[in-house]
Parts: sequence; structure tokens; C-alpha cells
Amino acid sequence: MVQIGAMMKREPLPPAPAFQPLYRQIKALLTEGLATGEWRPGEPIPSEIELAHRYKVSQGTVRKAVSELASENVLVRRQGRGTFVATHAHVGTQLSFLRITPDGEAVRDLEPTLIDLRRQRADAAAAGLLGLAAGASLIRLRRTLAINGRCVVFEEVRLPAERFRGLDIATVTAHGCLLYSLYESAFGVKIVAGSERVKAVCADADTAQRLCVQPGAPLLQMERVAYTYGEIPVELRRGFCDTRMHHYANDLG
Amino acid sequence: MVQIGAMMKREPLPPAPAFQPLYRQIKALLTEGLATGEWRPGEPIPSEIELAHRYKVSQGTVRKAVSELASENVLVRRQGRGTFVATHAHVGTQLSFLRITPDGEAVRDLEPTLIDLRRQRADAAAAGLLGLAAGASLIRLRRTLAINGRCVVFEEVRLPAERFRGLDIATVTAHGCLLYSLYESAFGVKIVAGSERVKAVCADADTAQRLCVQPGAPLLQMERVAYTYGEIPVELRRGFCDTRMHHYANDLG
DNA sequence: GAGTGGTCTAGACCACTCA
DNA sequence: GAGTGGTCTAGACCACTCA
Repeated sequence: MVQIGAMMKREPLPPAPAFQPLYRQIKALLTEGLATGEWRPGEPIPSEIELAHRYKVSQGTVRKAVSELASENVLVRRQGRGTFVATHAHVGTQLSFLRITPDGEAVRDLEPTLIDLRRQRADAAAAGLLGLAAGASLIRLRRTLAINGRCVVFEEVRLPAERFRGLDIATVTAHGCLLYSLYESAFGVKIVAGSERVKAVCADADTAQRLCVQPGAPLLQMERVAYTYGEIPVELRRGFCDTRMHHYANDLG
Repeated sequence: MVQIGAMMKREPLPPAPAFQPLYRQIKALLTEGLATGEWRPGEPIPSEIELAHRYKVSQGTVRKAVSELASENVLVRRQGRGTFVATHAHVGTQLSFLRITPDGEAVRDLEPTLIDLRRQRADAAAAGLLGLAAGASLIRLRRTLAINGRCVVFEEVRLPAERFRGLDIATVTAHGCLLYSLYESAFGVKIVAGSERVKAVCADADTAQRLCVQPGAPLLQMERVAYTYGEIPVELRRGFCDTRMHHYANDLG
């Protein structure tokens, strides 16, 4: 099976150009406010006019900064109501990182089930991907995902113990094993982006049993690095999906 | 193996709201000019000031329309030079629809090889996906793709014969089997978007041989519907990839 | 009706490209 | 230096939400 360490970091950003427009500076200030928790997921940020006064720029410049963050799904604008920090707390957005869909129908129901949770040391690969020292403490949890009543995904998640101090089985189950919502509400860690690597692999004995497939059956393997504000990596994930009646959906262009 | 007919059409657009802002009307006019070939891939469109005069709106309104098309990779802005119609003719953009990457390195070299090309009748599923009458004439071609010298993808492409009248082996090989570039230059069909469904499947005997894997080995199956301007479907594709040393890359969020 | 984001304009000036 | 897209402003008015 392919090592999760075979994943690469997200492409580094190109070197910042000498000239930085005002709206990008405003965007950086807004991102800072989000990262420090000044505005929390689900909450409104100040109105454009108020932000314009605060930063001493025109409303148009604020708009441009906010628009970029909205196009990255970091903020959500609602005409007539305000601009809100995106959140994984709502049912609709819980699915935004799940690309697995049943072949003929929509996702009606999602039921994650925790298998186990334990501490482990980061190997060199995991440490590198998470920007930690080798041997740093990780939390590893495993779960299955049933879609519309059918168990089709088995995944292993690794988190830096530092940032998720105190995470235990009780906390996870209390949140119904909805991880991104849990990270947000219990640890102030908002997942905003991820990069995935997908492969076809053969089911090993353990995974086969958990997904009720034959050992050796083809499974879709998904490896993910997930990022919080500022492209900081905070979660590693490797999942296996039985794609006989489901698929990984992706739009190009 | 899953039928390509199991694919679904792209989500239909939500019903157009009663209120349509000016810049969307401008965007529609620009899209029309692109679809009719007034401006062809690689060519510049008129400057923003000129378009503003033509459509009798402000430059800002033109900018907003152009910006949306640029964010959809339909147009490409180049500061100081102008705004250009996106094209598959350049090496960089030829890869924009290819999500397969070698595990440890970048794609340095891409070598497609045509296997065969023939006419066939559309089955109900293909006709439905392409918006054709059942039994309409299709062109089916098959090819392999070598990445950095290693043959890892085998794919079958189906096209409506009507729109690609006269497409034959000589034309394809003359273009080095670079399909999207060929569609563009020889048929005026610019591919601008696609939706894919990815699964893990077992290699059948024929595919296994073409990719030099064991029959039954796990392969990544990619099914695609590709669209030209205005979300018109114009190509069906099904590919298989040996992912032992390659992966399907995808960014989330 | 007050407050929000959304659209549109006109105009100034900047960054960049190319002859 | 002329022409392009990129930024920024100020201000008017519109669409929408909510009390």
C-alpha cells in the first residue's frame, strides 16, 4: 500500500511580487482576524462600510478583499444580511469536502462511526507534511462512513496532538464524529482547503472486512492534506472507498 | 465494469433569477461571440474600453463580465497586453484537464498514441449525455497516454460525428493526438469544462495488456463529459490509469 | 424604514508591455 | 510614449432582509 508520506505538500505560493495592492493587504488583515478567532465560524464579520472605516480605505477595496475570501469559501456573503465566516456546522457544508457520491442518487444521509482513537509518534513523512518535528505527538483516529445507509468509506485521520489537545473518544462521539465541525467548535481550527491524491488499490484483509468486500477487491484510495487559514496543514487523512455503487465526483475547467 | 451511461449530466443551472444584472448580459454577449467564433482561441478580444463603447456600458461593467469569464478559464487577461481567448494550443494548457501526475515528479513529457478510430451508433445513454437522438452517429477513438515515457493511461473517446465531420486517423496523428487542441483548430470546438466520475475497477484482459498490468489489477477509471461554451456537452471519455506510480490530483475547498 | 450586500458609473492613477 | 489591464475612490441607486 502506498505510504501516506508519498504525498507532497501543496504547491508553495509563488514568490510574492514586489507590488502588493491595498486590497490584498486588507485581505491579509481579514485572514489574520479569522485565524486569531476575532470572528468565529458562523458569525458575521463587520459590514463593508464599517471595515472601510476601520482600515481607512474605500468600500470598493474592502469588497474586493472580501470577494476573494468569498470565492475561496472562507467567507459567505448574504445579500441584505451581511458577510459570515464559513462554517462546517451546517449540514450543507459538511459535505463540501466529501467527493464520494452514490452513483444514481444524491447523498441523503451521512453516518460516520468512530472505530478507535490513540496517540502515536509522527514518522518523518507525517511530520514533514504537518510541519512538525519528527517524533512529535499525533492523534490517530479511524472511522467508517455510511452513505444513505451503506458503509462505503474507511478512513484514518492523523492530527497534531498539540493543536488538538484533549481530543478523546467521548468528544468525538459527542459530536457525532463530524470531524471538521468538531475541529471548529472544540479547537478553533477551521479547515478551509485540502489537496487530495487518488489511486486505485487492492483491499487489504482488514479494510476489506470493514467495507464488506473481498480481500484484494479494487478500492479507491484518497490521501488528503487539509489546511486551515494561511495554508497551514493541520490534518492528514487516508481513506478507502468501495466504488462499486459510488464514485468520486470532480469538476474540471 | 461500469457503463459510461451510468454518468449523469452536469447539474442543471438553477432557474435564472428574475433580475439579471447588466454585467451578466455583457457576459452572455461575450460568450456568444466566443461560441460563434468571432474571437477564436489564442486571439485577443477587443480592449475593455472598446467593448464598453460597443455595448454602451462603463468599463467597470465590462471588467466584471470579463473577470467572470477569466475565472472560468474561458478568457485569459495579460496586464499590458490585452485579454485573450483561452486555448489548448499551448503546452501549459494542454495539461489543464489532465489530473494524472507521477508520484514523485512533475509531468515533463506527454506522449499520446492513437490506437484506432471508427464510427458507431450512439446507445441511449451516450445519446442522452450528448443531447443527441438515439442512434446518432458517433466517432469513437481510442488512445494511450505515456507520461514521462511510461504508458499509464488507456482511454476511449466518443464524439458526435455531426460536429466533428471528417475527423479521421490522418487528422488525429497530424495533430500529435492532442485532442483538445485538435478540436479547437480543426473544428472550432473549444472545450471549457468537464465533469468526471472516478472509480477503482479491475483491469479487463485487453486493458491490462495495453497498460502492462496483470489482468484483474486495480485501475483508476475516469469517466468524463466535456463541455464547450454554454455548457454544451461535446465529448464523452472513459480512461483507465495504472496508479502504482501515478495519482489523480485534486484540490478541495 | 434602516441596514446589508450588489450593481453601475466616471474618473484618476498605477503596473506592465511593446515599439 | 501609447495602449493595455489593474487598482482605488466616491457616490448613486438597486435588491434583499428583517424588525
